[in-house]
Amino acid sequence: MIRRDIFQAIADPVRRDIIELLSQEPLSVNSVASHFEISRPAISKHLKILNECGVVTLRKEGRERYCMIEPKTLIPAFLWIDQYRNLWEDRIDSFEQYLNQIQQKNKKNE
Amino acid sequence: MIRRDIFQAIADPVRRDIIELLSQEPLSVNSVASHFEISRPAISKHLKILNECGVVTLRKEGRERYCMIEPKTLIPAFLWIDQYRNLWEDRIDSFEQYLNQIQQKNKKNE
DNA sequence: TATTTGCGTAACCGAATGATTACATATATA
DNA sequence: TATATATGTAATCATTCGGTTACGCAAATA
Repeated sequence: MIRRDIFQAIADPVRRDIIELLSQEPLSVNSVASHFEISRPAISKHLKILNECGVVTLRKEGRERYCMIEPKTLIPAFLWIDQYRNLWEDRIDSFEQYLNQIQQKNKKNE
Repeated sequence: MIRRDIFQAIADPVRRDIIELLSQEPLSVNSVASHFEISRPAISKHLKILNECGVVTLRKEGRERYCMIEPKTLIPAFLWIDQYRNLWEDRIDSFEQYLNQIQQKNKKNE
């Protein structure tokens, strides 16, 4: 059963990285691929998946295809998570504490 | 390569439904399973995955195990999507228009 | 026109996923 | 104590996933 929705699209870390990359500026397929270790066809597949659920649109320009993101396709996922925000914000203290934890962890990984 | 992070946890629709269910109140494993068509062991597996990435904690009570959600584990996913919010909010109009589209679609599916 | 470049896609592969059934174990109950 | 209940887990299976290499084709270029 093929699920191809936004949640599945952002489940893969490479696809999340592609989204981050394209949020800066549109890029050709090869330009996208040049940022990753994996092969170009692998990137092509990821782009196809992202395209199929609308996150990325493709514009042909000569022999290149430029990829841009459609940020509004992220809204359903945002809204789904957002409905639990009041639950984790119940204690603001613990929320801020958790944010600090995350920041500490990010610092460690640098 | 086993990825067991929050994005992968919420990628499966059954697991999202489990989270929704448990956001109402803690439930025993069987109570959770009774809300779904699939077998109890299948639910057990989903709960295990949710537990492994911290979204669900389990409290033993007699021969039952009560499941509760830990909403703050959703924060990293929320923050990741949230960083693109300004992109889709660039034009408030189109944002609201998109919300309307979603509502229309939800009405259709009812 | 011949060649290079950008890209999609098919064929293939190993690993992960999501389900099932069958069984084991601990706890409650008759 | 014998039985029923709640649950975890192992074995198995079909399907999906994410990667690779090989190839094809259209567009740019020498």
